[in-house]
Amino acid sequence: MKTRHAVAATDAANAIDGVTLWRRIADELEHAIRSGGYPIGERLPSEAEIAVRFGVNRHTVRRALAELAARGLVRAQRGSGTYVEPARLAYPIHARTRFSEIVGGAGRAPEGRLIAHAVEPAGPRIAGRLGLTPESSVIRLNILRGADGVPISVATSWVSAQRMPEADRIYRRFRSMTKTLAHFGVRDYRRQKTWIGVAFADAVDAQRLHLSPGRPLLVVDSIDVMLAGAPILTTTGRFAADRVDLVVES
Amino acid sequence: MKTRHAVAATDAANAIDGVTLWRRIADELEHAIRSGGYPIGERLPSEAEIAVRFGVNRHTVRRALAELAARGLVRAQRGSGTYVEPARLAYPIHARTRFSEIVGGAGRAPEGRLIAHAVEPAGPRIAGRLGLTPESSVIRLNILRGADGVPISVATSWVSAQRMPEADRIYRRFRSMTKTLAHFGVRDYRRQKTWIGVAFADAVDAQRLHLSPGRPLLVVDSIDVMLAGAPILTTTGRFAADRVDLVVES
DNA sequence: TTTTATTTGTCCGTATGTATC
DNA sequence: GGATACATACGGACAAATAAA
Repeated sequence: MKTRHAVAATDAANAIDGVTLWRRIADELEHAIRSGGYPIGERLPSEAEIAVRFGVNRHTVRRALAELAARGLVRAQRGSGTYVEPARLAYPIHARTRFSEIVGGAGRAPEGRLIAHAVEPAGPRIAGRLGLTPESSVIRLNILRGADGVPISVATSWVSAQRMPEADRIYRRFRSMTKTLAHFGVRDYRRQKTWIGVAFADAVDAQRLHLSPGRPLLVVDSIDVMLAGAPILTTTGRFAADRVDLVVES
Repeated sequence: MKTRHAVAATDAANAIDGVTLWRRIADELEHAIRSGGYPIGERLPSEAEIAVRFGVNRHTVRRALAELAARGLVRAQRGSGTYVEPARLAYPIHARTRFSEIVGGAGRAPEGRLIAHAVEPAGPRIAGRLGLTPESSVIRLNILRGADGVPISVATSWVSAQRMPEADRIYRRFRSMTKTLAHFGVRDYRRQKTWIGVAFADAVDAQRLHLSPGRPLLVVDSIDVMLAGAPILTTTGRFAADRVDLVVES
């Protein structure tokens, strides 16, 4: 036992070129995947198998797979296996950003599903964005969006409850934000401002977006205004960074 | 021993509200940090201490700290300790995006340091962006940018070697891309297109940006054109996502 | 300058839970 | 239900970097 540990420790120290075991394994697996050894959607060998193949402990393989998952290359599914993830898709951000137009224009089928909604007080943050008082009522719409059946983003949108009563019912009917706004007489609107940051998927995000928890998300906060400049809609979107690139044209 | 393991396993199963031990510890630590228990720059207790405090194994604490590091809240420094990281800064992206103006406008001191440069063939990607032939020579400039001594991004820029001979020398003199372009007669230019994605810091990024490897980066690819529309500069920037938010105004 | 203690990083091993097929 | 596979947690040992003595 003592000697076994000593040998293991020496292995760790003698990492080739000063690169640790788990990192070398991660790199080898990445190369195997990128060179087409495991096509998109393919299941990798089990952790135990990989461990035997490289002659290491299963935990070392787990560390390597965690790295690949962190790079967005694979996705572990408990009880089933570890699968190769597909590549990304461009998502333009400009004055006329409309989800359905973007996805449709890329030749894919857009989907929008209202997964939750509520009437609530605006609060300081939302009120500031929509130009309301913090006490005024807003309708919150939680929308899951996808393309060709693959979830792309979870978005939380807020609109004035007074300006757009029962916006949830209307959205559920049209399944489009543009049409919902049009129903309330907003013939056109434009994106005024967008904030972009990075966050990581929690358990809820992961379940909804069909991601592993901890995967990176592009957090896109935005304000849309009517042509006259009055704010009409504000949204916080969480995009699966593995599946989209944002594109800004000036 | 047997019973100890059994107890541990039961703990895992009986995770309060179905939340695992390491996640609860991560949440508690996050709350402690956000509520000011550990100010920015402060060192957290050692892993061993935290383990004793929560009555868990050190590995469980490590899993929790890895989570906090992944959220950008702390940074581990081997041999020293785990430290609380500072918050983010806004970085606008628009037609007139200029690093020095942005940072200066925020009341902070901009820095730009040329850390490497080379003359190389454009290749298909860069040639496509700059409107050159793949065989033409370009000058690559690797620039580390920061504000008030804190590194913000590492950028790799390419310009035509024919249009801007010895651009590296000129940049090193002015320490500003705008002034370098002006030196070659480019009186004004604008951002044409920007792609935004997420990547993770490798060892080199980490060292240059003073980050932990694996931290998220906002990858910002861009093309700048002269007023007439001819491309003059293309750049791939890697921004420490923990330190910046990108802002797009339409 | 050298030594020593501290702290994080890597790796092995074991046991058990839990989801999936 | 059983077999398989990933997830969590425990324990131990040593390496490597840092900081203090």
